Amino acid sequence: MFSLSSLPKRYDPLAVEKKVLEFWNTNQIYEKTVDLRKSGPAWNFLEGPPTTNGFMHVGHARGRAMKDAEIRYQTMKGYNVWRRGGWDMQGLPVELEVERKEGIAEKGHIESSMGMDQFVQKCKDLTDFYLDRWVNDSIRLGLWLDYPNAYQTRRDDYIEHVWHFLKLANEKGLLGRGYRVNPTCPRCNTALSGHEVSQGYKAKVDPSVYVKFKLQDKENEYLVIWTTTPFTLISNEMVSVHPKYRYVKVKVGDELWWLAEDRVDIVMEKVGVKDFQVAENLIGKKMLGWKYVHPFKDEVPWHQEHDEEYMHAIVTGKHVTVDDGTGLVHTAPGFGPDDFVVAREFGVPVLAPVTSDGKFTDEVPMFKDRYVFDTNEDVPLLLKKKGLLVYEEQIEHEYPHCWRCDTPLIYLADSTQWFLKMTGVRDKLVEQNKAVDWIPEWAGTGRFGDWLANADDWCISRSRIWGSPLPVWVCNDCNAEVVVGSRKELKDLAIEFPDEFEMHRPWVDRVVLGCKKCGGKMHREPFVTDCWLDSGMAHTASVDYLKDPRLFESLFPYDFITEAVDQSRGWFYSLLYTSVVMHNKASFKVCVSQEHVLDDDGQKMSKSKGNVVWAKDALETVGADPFRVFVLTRSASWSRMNYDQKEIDLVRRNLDILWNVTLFAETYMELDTFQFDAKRLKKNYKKAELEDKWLLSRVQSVVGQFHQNMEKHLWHQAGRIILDFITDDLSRVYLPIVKKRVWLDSEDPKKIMAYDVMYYVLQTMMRCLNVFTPFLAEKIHRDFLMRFQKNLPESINMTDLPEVEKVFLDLKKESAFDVLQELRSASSHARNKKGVKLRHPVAKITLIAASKEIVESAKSLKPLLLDDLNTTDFEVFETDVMEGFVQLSIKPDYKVMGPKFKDKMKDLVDALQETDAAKLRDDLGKNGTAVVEVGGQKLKLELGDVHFEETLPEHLSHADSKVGRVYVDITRTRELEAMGLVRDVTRRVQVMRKEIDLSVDQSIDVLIRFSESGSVELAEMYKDYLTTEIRADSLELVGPKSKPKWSTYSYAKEWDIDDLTIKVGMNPK
RNA sequence: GGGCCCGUGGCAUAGACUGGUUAUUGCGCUGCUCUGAUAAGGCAGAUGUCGCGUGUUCAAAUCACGUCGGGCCCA
Repeated sequence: MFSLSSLPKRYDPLAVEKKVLEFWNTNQIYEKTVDLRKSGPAWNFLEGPPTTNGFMHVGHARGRAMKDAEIRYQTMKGYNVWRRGGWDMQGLPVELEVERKEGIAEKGHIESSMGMDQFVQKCKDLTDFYLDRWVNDSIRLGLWLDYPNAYQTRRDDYIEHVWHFLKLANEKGLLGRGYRVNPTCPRCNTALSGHEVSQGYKAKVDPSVYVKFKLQDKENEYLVIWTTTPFTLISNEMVSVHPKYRYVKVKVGDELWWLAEDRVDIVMEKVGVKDFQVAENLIGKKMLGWKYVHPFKDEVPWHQEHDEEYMHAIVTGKHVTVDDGTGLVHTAPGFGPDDFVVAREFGVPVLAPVTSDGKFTDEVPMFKDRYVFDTNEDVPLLLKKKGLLVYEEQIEHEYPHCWRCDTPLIYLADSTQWFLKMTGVRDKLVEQNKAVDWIPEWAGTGRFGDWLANADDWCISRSRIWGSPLPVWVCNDCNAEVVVGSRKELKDLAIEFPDEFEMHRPWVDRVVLGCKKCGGKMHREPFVTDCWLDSGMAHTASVDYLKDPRLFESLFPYDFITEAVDQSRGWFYSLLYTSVVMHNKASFKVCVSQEHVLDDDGQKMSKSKGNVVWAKDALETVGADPFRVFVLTRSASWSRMNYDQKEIDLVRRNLDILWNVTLFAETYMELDTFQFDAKRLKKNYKKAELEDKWLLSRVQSVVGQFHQNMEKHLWHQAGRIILDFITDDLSRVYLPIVKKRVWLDSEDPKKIMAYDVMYYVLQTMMRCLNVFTPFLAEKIHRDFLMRFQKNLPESINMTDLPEVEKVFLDLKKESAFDVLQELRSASSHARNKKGVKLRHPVAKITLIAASKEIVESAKSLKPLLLDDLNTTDFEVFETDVMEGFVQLSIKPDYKVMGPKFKDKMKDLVDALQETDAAKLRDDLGKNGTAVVEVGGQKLKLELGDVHFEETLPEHLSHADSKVGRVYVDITRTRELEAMGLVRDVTRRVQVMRKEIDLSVDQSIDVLIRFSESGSVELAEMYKDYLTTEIRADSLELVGPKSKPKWSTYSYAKEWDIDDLTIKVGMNPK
């Protein structure tokens, strides 16, 4: 435990965080906060389980910072927050990494090289390794989840819920076999996932063939199609055209050929036909249903056996392009995903006469057992014999290859896959999705909702090893199927059960069931399930529903989830599907969608580019708090963000300012052994200074806005509001004003009030800020807040979030201070123009206010203004008071005039430039209207159509502001000169005090020699002031002739003040 | 190929749903200035065809359509 001590001079996030982590750990602070809120109302978070392969990168960390912000917020609002962690531990990426590490080149080799049980053990070891890192990084980030009880999708208890669900889905008729076209490696004999395919694109030389299909019932009329995989022509079933493109019939010799209008010239040139005429031209959709004769009808019995409406016919599809080929697309549903979709749409059965090792089956007698790519040469030859080959060439193109063994892939329909169907649940999914509060709204209604309404059946089977086993057993004899819903059920049905058992391959494969129908033996379908199904069951499986549903019932549906956009089709969908099927309800009430974190260049982070920033590195470089503030406030959760450390350094400055503000307060509170007293603050509120009341009110407004934004999960807004308040209102406005008050005598109520206000404000802000910077907040709670107030809880996380205290609200004062800000800027500007330093007082500042309210505000600020603007007098006037000696100019109000004058505006504005402004204002003032002539036309202006601006004589310096025009009277008097000089001198002495590291209340003896004797006289005028300001016990001011013994001073230094030179000597007492 | 999001000075951003006077803020640059919390702050100046094009309108960063570029998801 770190002790109550004063803060270091510099904010060092890494040091602070290390200490705070230690403190949390040794004092079990997390556990205490959970205990503290046990009796509070429930608020339930469902953790989307990170995949435990690979390390956490800054994108993950951003999402996790969001989770923590939300959870901390709800906790400090008094909710009993459910926040069990979770890990998604199965799936292909884990297998792939193990294969890589173990040097397994083909999936088929897993068995032979180490055995499946060894392989599974390696998968477990690998996920254990990553899980450890993820937990460490999460803790380092400050994410307070329940890690010891985190759910793991690989555990038998968890997998059992997946089985339970699949059995239920089967009973509802939602589980079934179906087709799926997979990219398949014939050598590895396995289907590949999309991201495996994308790793293996490379150049391949293939035949490029143009083939004619004879139209049925027409003489010499043909469709011309193109393909680079001739072997798939055997399995051709349809020809696709684009419904909206135009197609033409061209006469070539005696024949009529159909192809896309846009491709005619290119194809004809290639084929070498110079002489052709266009005989007909029509739009694609008109060709729908035209029948043709399959080129291999005689050789393939299947083509003789089928004649469905769209079999061997033209169909329409939007996947058709005219970028290459003929615009008529050869469609073989067994060999292409698009083709497959078209087949389903038009009700055409699928012919897939190729085995997963790439050989033709006996459905194609002429090629039986031949490797498909080997027939690529035979097919064109056969076509040539039939007179159907139009043209053949070789081309090189990008073609997917197996990333493991380099074999070209085949897209292959596989009829053995298992699906969860959409039929019958789609409407319910759409309806339940509408009940979810999506942030931003369009993420749920647009992106997700549209997709949901059109989603295909969900293929859940994977030909892999490390996953939840598909709980389907099939009878060897009668093909009866049984879907097993639990381990107990499995044991009851088993006739062979291994001694060693877990719900993973290979153990589960060894279970043999007895067939109830025929008494035969049943073996398991060798699939595992899609790991999205695992994580999708989290709503139920994470709380072990099957063992005891009570906990589940108290949590469901969960209040809140948040993940990145790519989870729309992943986790968001699988959560929704499984919970609607199982519980008739969406499992989450609120879903915040996050965008991704890109690199500093706006490029996607990827291992291959080497631009990934790992969370661990980021946290150890910049610190968790600056990191969190950056990722939480930089952009809205749904906006993508570039990760740039330079930008984090900028955000971090805000935290430096907060640290310095606290340091300031600490310095003086400590000197005066201050103790905060909330009752005293309230009691003395009425007597408080303007700036106190203003700041106290600002705090209320800020707290109000903070809550409003947090309730809407707009963390970026909430965070910016707090930080802006700290840097702008507290540090830049309030602190400079109260600085003088901290120098007052120790018991002065004005000083006590300033302390009470500062303490109150810091305490309030730190509690809000804890959501974003839990380490810094804890540090300041313990090392500052706890020192100046007794009986605080040991952790800021055990305090409640502040609510708006209406007694302190004073909106009038808040808007009055906006005027102060404007006056500061404008008078600085006006001074700057004439080169008058801020340190030098001016005779008078005048505001010509833009409105009555501003006059009121400015007047109410007057006690503050003289000091703040460093002026001896301040006046405020309303516009019309200055009438006699102003120059007027006319400013049209476009917003008001635009709708009235419309297209005459331009001329009217021009005309107004020429108009006598004073007269116009008089007219408007008297009659409420005035007439302006524009191009011979008389236009009627009304009061409010135009505004007037005024200028004062040049001897004053002026500047414009939002509240009106500000004039600074820069007339120099002897008094003003003197004061200016003394302040210049004060400033130098203060710098010297600091240079020799004197404590603020250390007294000194001082001698100052001026290079001008006149300056001595001036300085004498304010000697008392100077003495107090520099904490001098004795002060001697001497002229140029004096020759002090500088060696008797412990510190002496010469300064230039414009043309004057002074030398200061000082001795600490 | 389809869907969704984004494009604003050298860099990073606000504003867009609800059109309106001089487009916000930060970094960086230049000059001035302030400071016994501050490695911070203030004032001013230079830097912009608000990706491009067309349309709607008296008026477009904002609305519509198209297009180019980036990102994500799906095929």
